[in-house]
Amino acid sequence: MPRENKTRYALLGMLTYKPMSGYDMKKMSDHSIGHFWNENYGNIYPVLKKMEAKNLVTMTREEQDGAPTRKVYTITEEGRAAFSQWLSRPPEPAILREELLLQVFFGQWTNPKLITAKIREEDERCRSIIRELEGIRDHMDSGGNIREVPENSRQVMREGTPYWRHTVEFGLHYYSGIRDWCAETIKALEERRGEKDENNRIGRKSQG
Amino acid sequence: MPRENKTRYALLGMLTYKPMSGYDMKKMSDHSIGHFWNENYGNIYPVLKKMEAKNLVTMTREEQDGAPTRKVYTITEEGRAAFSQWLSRPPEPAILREELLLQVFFGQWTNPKLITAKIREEDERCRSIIRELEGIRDHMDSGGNIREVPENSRQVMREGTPYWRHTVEFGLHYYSGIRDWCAETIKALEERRGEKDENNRIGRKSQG
DNA sequence: CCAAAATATATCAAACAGATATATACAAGA
DNA sequence: TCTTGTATATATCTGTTTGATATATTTTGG
Repeated sequence: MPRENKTRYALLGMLTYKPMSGYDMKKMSDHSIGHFWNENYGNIYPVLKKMEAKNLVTMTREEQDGAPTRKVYTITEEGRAAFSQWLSRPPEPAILREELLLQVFFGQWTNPKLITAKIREEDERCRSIIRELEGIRDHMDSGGNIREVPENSRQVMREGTPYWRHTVEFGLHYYSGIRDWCAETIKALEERRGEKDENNRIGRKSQG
Repeated sequence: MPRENKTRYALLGMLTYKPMSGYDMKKMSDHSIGHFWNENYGNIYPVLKKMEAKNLVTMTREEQDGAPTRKVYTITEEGRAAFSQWLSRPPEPAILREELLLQVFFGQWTNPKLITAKIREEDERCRSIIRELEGIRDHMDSGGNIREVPENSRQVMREGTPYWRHTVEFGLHYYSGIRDWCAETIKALEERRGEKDENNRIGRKSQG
C-alpha cells in the first residue's frame, strides 16, 4: 500500500480561508507555504477532481471580465471533517534525497574545485531564500497579505498568522543550517587544498 | 519529460568501491549515505536491471555457504563514464514537503497542545538522529568501517573519508537547525498559551 | 497583426516510497 | 521433529509526486 496523498489536505486547508480555483491555490501555495511545501498543477487538478467526486469540495464555474472562466472550489462539511481528522494524525517525517550531498560524498572522483563551486551555488541559493523569508517575516504584521481576502475571512487569517510565522521561522532555521554548513565546508575544502598545494610546493614530500 | 533517475548514480558510486549485490548496496546506503539519501529495494532492483541492460554494470551469480545465492554487480567502464559525467553536472535542489509544517501552518484549526506534542516528537527524533551522526563522526577515523573492504579498496575509502565527513556534518547542521526551531516554537506556543490562560484567569478580559 | 505575458485548466511519463511477497538458511523454543 | 523467528537475498506492486508540456482565453506591447 503506497503513501497517502497529502496534496488533498494542503488544498482543503487553503479552502478553509475562502473558495478558490486551482490556479489561485497554486499561487497561494507558492506565496504562503511554498518554503516548506512543494505543490504543482500536475497534482492539483487531478486531486481537485477526485475530491469533488468524493464530495469533499464542490465546484462552480465563474465567468469574469478580462480573464478566462474559472472553476471555483468550495470546501464542504465532509471536506472540513476530513481535514480535521488529518490534523489530528501524526505527520510523516521528511524523506531526504539530497543530490548535492551525494555528489559531495563521492567527491574524490571529481575535481575538488567543482565540488567547492557547487557548494557555493547552494550557499547563494540559501542566502537568497533566507532574504525572502526575512522579508515575509518582517512584513507579516502589516496585514498586506490580508487585503485580497473577504472581510469575513480576515479574523481567520489573523488568528492563523502566528502559525504561519512559525513556518517561516522553520524555513529560516532550515536554510541557515545548510548555509552554515556550506560556509564551513568551503572553508575546510580550501584549507585541504591549501595543504596539498603547500606539500607540492615544498617538494612533493607527500604521497597523497 | 519527467525527472531523471538518480538512484542509478548512487548505486554506480557505491560500485566504485567494490562489486556488490542489491542487498549489500541497500545496507551500505543505510549506513553511509542514509542520513541524506533515502533508497529502497523498490528502486534498487529495477534500476540494477536497467543498468545491466545498458551495460553500465555486469552481473554474476555467487553461491555462498550458509546464505542464499547472490547476484553481484560490477561497474563497467561505461558505468564509470556515466558516473563521472553525472558528477560534473549541477545537482538539483531539494524539494520540500514537510507534513509537520503543513499541520503547524493550519494549527488554528486544532488543539494547540496537539501541535506542541507533534513538535516535541520531531524534536526527539532530531536529537536521536543527531546522536547517531555524532557517533558516526567520532568513530570515522578509527577505520572500523574499512574492515569489511578488500585491501585494494582501502586507499580509495580512506581518500573518500573527508567527503563522507562533510556529509555527516551536513546532517548535523540540518537536524540541529530543525531541533532548534522545535525548541523555540514549543517555547513560543507555551508562552502564548500562558498568556491566554492568564487572560482567562484575570476575568475574560480578552476577546480572543 | 503578431508575439509575449497573464490568467486558467489539464495531461503525461517516469521517478519514487514503502508495503508486501518469495526463497534460502540458520537458530531457538515447544 | 516441527514451528517460529531472524538473517540473507531478490523482487513486485500501487499509488504519490515531479515538472515538462499542452491547450484555451484575454490583454498588452511592438
